[in-house]
Amino acid sequence: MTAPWQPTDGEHPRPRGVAFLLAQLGAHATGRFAERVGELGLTPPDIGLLRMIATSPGRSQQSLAADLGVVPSRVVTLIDNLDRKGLVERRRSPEDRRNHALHLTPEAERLMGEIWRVASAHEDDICSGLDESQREQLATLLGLIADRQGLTAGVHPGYRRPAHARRPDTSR
Amino acid sequence: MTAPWQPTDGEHPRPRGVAFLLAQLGAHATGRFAERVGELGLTPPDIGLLRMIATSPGRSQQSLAADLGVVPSRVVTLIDNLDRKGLVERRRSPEDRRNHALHLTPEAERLMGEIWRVASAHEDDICSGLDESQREQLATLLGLIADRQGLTAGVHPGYRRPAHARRPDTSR
DNA sequence: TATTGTTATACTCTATAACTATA
DNA sequence: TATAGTTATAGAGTATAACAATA
Repeated sequence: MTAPWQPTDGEHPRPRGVAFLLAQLGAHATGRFAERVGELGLTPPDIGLLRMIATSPGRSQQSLAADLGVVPSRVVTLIDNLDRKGLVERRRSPEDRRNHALHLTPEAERLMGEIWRVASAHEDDICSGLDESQREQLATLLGLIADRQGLTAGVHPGYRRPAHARRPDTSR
Repeated sequence: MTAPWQPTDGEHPRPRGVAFLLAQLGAHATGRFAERVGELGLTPPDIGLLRMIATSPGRSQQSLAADLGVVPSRVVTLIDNLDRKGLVERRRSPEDRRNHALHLTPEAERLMGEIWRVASAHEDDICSGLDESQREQLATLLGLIADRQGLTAGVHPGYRRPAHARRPDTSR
């Protein structure tokens, strides 16, 4: 009972192509990662922020917002969470007292080790069906696509407006 | 300035591994797809529902909810949208008048052709950096992971509770 | 009493806009 | 007047729970 628009469903037990598999696996990987870091009391966005601050301490919230492609007010919320948990400190910069220089607390520095362990376990879990050479092949192919699609290394588009946020025009 | 928890950032311009690339590309692919089908007045969830109904017409809302791993009340909303657009019909089943047998309207049948075209273009776009053999390789590798991770063919986990919906315990 | 679908409600995520302090 | 950050507010997406009709 193959509908005309369907690409010979019978021949392919898993009908959809690379794009669908990427979407499916991406959501799966994100969800599993969220579960794992959830045990540390963190969310995936938290991790990204911590990493960015660790990489260049003293950054302003505006600069984070710009790099992530989100609105500054969102960074306020995100940093508030980390601040409340005692993981990041907002230090008023003496030169320009308008902006907040962001720094990790000692506890956060310690946490980064945990996070790295969790991320490693996650990577191994996701790749568990593949041998070493397949793993490299895959990383290469994915890297090619990421470059071609113009994705910034290390910036998860999940920070930006999510997929179906914008309701399409209902007139059709 | 490589922090101790960082996997030699300098050596790898794109530091993260397969898991991160999957998450990143998955979100990207989903977003691009949403843009494309948005021009047809649809969202990615809509597409999935239409496909499931087209594949087995007469299904009940409960059965969809079960397959998608979502709560029945959500299917109500989703089907409401499609109903309002004149794409799906709820027919009271004569045997058990409690459930709604779902069917595509003729207009929806026609739309499926459009959708198929859009999905094809999307697939080509996502794979545009790869040659035919790389494309096959990639599909195979992704399929291996999907199987290993126990993902149901054709069911996007995005239907379920999204990544950071559940705020982790704030005590830590 | 159990099941299908629905409505009412609440919570989270996120953006927009108005506002404060500083420059 | 312009900029960094904040607060107030609103909208979309989704779950939970109470409810109606049917079995």
